[in-house]
Amino acid sequence: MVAAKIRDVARAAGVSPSTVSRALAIPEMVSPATRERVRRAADHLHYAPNRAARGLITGRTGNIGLIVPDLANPFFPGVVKGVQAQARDADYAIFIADTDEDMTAEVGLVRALSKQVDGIVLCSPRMSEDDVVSLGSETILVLLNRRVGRIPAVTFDNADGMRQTVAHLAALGHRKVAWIGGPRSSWSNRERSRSLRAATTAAGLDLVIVGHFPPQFEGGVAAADLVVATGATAVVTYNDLMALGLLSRLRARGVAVPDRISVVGIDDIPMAGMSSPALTTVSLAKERAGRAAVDLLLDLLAHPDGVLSPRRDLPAQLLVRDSTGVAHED
Amino acid sequence: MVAAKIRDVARAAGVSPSTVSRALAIPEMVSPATRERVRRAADHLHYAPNRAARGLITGRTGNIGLIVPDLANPFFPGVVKGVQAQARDADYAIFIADTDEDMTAEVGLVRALSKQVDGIVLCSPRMSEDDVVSLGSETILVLLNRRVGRIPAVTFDNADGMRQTVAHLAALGHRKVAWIGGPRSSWSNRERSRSLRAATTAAGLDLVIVGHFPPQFEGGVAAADLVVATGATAVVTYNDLMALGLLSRLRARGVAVPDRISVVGIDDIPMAGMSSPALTTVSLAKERAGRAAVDLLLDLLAHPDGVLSPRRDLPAQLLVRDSTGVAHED
DNA sequence: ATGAAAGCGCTAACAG
DNA sequence: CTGTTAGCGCTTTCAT
Repeated sequence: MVAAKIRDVARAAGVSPSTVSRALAIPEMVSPATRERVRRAADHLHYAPNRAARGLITGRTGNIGLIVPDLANPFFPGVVKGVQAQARDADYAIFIADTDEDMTAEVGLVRALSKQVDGIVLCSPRMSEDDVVSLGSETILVLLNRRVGRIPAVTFDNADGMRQTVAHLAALGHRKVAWIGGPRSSWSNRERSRSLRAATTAAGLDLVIVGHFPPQFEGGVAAADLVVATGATAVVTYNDLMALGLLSRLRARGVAVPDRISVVGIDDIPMAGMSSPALTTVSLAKERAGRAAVDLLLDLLAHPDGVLSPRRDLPAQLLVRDSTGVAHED
Repeated sequence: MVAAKIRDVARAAGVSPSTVSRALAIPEMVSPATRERVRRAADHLHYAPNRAARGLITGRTGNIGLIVPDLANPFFPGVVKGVQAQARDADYAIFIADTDEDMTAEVGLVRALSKQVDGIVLCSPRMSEDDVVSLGSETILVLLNRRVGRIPAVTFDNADGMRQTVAHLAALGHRKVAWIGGPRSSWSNRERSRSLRAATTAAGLDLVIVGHFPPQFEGGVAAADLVVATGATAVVTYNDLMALGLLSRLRARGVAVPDRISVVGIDDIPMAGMSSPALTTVSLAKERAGRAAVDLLLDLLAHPDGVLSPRRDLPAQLLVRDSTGVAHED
């Protein structure tokens, strides 16, 4: 039994295809009686319009593209879930592409994808600004966790997160804070380290930058010994994965957390609550961000010349757990 | 500048649209000279065929659907990456849907998706067999990590994994092994516990089933105290997430791993290598599985009446790490 | 309020 | 080897 087409419904309801189309899409343009008849025939035949055919004429695909650098990074599943949920509610399907941090192919991939979707949620911390801008001019684009020019974007309030973090650490008596940076080229890394600097300065704390490391568990491991050497009593890392690596290496070295050093991560990935000590972290509203990005995109699609550069800045909330404690004088 | 259409290319190359179509799709059917001319015109105009339009006539969308229960489960990103990589190579795009373990909507979701794709890779450990079968009759389907009837499937060699595990534990002197089960309704849970039973029996070890727990970190935490009470010196868990939860709770209780109890997980998720002690686990070829699933799907599409029920069983390889050690006599 | 006709962009017969 | 014709399934003028 092959799928029913609009003609079949039309025949079954005794009307023309155009009427079926209208009855389903613009019900108020058709008399209640026929509307009912069509409706009944349609779902009797399990009719669902062929989206490709519709797209051909409307120019809309009903699809949204989502580009993420690495699905294995536990930060992204939350975002993806948000995107999916919201897209599904609006009856959009999502095309996903994991670029695998492969920057070379990324632009081409987005271009290819862009022909099959109405808009793209782009999460690419390291694509060059020029590339982002040029994509932005060809495609309806919403940036996630990054801002470039006036392109619509959803971001997190890093400044507030860092302010909360510093307030917390200062209240615990810490005077010297170390920062373990992520990739130099990452937008959010720049944001976060800048925000942390501002916050520590404002609070009169010392800040020591330990350097740039891969945004992975291993990056945190690699940074640990350097952190200890700085004499800082508190550390903030670019993300949770690194914080977990740091925790691991500190334990291996016998450096007690939080007794000797307090550790704060960013992201609030699921594992953060499961480590021991449980990781204090700046929790980002990942799912909300995904939903917000889709909302933005749909707005953009609905109002092609609406407000320029809509932006959403989502909350960052410090989640205090066992990895931070009162600073000890030595 | 709007995207070039086949007519534009035809005009630029001084040929008819059909010739362009052929030159690009079936080059050997067109004279080398025109072929070249068309090619040049095409990429001069950055021409790319509209896939929706093509699909309308060929009946192929060039898309593959991928259904996973929960992207946040670290097992899946590996699979997704494999699927993506292989799909991309074959110039297929992938539609992904995270069902969020929502079994009620799942079937409907798959049905909806199936109209926009040529085939579906379905990873749904708990959908009822009846539902799977009925989907299988409507859609080209490849099951991942599960077998139902004669539907094409990619699975892991659980039996071999459990055999290796038991051999390892027996060699370390363990005599009594505990099993922490996952969801009762999950296909792979049944497989794994059955395989473990067979392997322990064959090796003359005692097996004690601790029960069924959520396939999460929390499930492992919940099972820990029960495990200790059994007096088993080794534990195998349904998956790594549970093993990590178990490890965490055992440490909290002061039960040394691997000195008092050896722990073995299954999956080899990234965090497994990062815990301390590092988790011994049965590593599954996740990415290969994703690729194999796509291969199978493409085969099925190419040979609609090829071999019935092609199956792939991928290797499961025990990865010995610090969480297993010599059994101590008490 | 409804139907007829045209056409979205492409490919697949069918001629030549 | 190449062009002409027809039509995939749908929406949207344009009539009525």
